[in-house]
Amino acid sequence: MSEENNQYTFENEQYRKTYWHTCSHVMAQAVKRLWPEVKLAIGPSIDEGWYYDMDAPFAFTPEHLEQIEAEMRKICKEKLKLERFELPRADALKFMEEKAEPFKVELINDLPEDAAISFYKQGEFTDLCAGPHLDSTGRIKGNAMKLTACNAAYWRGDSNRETLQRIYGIAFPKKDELDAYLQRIEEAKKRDHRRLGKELGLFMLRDEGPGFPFFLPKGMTLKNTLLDYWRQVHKKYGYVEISTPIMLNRQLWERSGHWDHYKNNMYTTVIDDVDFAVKPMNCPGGMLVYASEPHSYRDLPLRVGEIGLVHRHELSGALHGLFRVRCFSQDDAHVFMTREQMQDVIQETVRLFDEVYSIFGLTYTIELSTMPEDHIGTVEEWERNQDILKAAITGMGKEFVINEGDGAFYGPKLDFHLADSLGRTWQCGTIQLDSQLPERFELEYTGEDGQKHRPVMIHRVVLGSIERFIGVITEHFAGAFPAWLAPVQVKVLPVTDRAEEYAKEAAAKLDELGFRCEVDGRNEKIGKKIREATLEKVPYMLVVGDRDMENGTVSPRHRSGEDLGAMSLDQFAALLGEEVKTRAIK
RNA sequence: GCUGAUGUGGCUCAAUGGCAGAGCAUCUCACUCGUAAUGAGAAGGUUGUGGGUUCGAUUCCCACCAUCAGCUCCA
Repeated sequence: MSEENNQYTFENEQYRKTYWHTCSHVMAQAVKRLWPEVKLAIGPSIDEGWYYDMDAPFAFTPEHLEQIEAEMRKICKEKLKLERFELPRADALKFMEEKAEPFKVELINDLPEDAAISFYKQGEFTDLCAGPHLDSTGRIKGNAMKLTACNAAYWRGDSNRETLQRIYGIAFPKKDELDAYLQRIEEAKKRDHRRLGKELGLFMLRDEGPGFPFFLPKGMTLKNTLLDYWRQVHKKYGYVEISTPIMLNRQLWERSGHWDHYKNNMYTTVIDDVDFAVKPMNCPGGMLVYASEPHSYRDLPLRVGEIGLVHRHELSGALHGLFRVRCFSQDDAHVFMTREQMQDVIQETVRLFDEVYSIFGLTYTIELSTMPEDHIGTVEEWERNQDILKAAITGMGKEFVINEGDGAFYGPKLDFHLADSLGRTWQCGTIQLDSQLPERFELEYTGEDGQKHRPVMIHRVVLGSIERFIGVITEHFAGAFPAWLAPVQVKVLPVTDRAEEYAKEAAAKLDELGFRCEVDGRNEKIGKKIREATLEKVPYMLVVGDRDMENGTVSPRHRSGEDLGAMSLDQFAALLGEEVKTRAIK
């Protein structure tokens, strides 16, 4: 999202990673010097810095981190040489067993038979490691290094195994680069949608409903404006819209497979002795709609959209503002088609995604998620569908990474990830291929040959969750939404009460023209009104005073601080109208 | 769910085992002002919830709830 966030003076990525990897060894060495009883797990470099997972009999605190940093600086000053050596498997095991490092022993045991088992030694400290590394701890700039956090992590990412403590660090060749980095993190936090959502009156979360967001008037305006746009685009791409019930009976969910494969996340209840589930997905309802009448091959592809409110019981620790909630609106759609149409439909869908994301100036990365352990359908079916997704996406010249075993239980999918202000990525769009549900619901269409055939389908969302998408764009625009999206587009600011009527008339006229407009009629100085409207990130302020009343003008000012000078209200309306119509970002 | 931290007026944050404080916002009054904060006054809190220790708890202890960071999971 923010390109400027990735400029380091490190010559290249490989060197950067090597530098950070050596930092992680220095950190582990420091910890072992201070607390020899700590057990080491793994410590790789990551996109920004490094971490090391450890098992300690006490919890690391910020004070511990300072101690570790101090020891690390010492190790840097000692200029210890890093030396690589290899050991045969038996000796390697013996070595780590003697050091009483159970995690390392497990790692060695899991290495392939023929793998070279390499170690890096610096002073008294030796770690199992494939490398590469810097040649000396003296290459690390001790005062341009910081341990940033200490958190929990499961050993080998498995929630059934030990909970380890993960210490994160970051380092640069120069102190001022570290300072700039930390400053950037602080700036990014100011864009946090949870903070802006409160400041701008968009939404709220309450203890009474953890993970169930409340939309406030301004947030609701934003949401509705977004959906108006969504409907406009989808109409253009040939979609129709439906709405299916929020709750359906158990029989339906058993048929769709959700009762067996998704029950842990579903809210269920019993009504008149019948089990019901609140929908976690819209598809089964969509299947019923398709199955409710006969279809011809001439109707395909049939594109059916639904802004559907779904509920999923997510783990409490996973909740995160609007990014991860328990109830959200999906801008869902199911496209039913013949096998021959699959590739075209997928490509058409990606073009729709591109159109929508570019309106917001958002970029994305694509992941292809393949067959999970818990799945329905045959391996052949899965592979065939995965190949179709691959072919469609490479055919458009787009890149993707494979996310092994992360598909939905009914089919493989392409996920579109957008980044938040801290560079964390959130899945928004997804295109999921499904030949299972049509089977389970015995969907049919009549082909050219007069015979019944089974359609295939995709499930797809562009925005993903309206809530998450609003969170992403709030951070992306730092709350300063483009005029077409801004909950309030114009704030009319009378200089004195003499201008209040005039201000109200101007607002009424703008309102009539379809703009979202407010008047700040408080008895405050114009400077204060401007300050507050600016902080509210209203795109345009219209200052109106005696001079304007005399000349029949308004004096617009953009939130950026630009004073547009006096002009007629019609002129201003034309200017704003153009900005809204083109969905300009300014 | 797991590990750790946090929870004080609407918001941002102080303070203390002994009467809980500030700024902003709110309300009232004065000021009528031309491009980022006019001044004065008033009101507002049984310190997340429930237990416990204590003469006394907002502070110490326990449980629960929620939030934050991360893991796991996912739109």
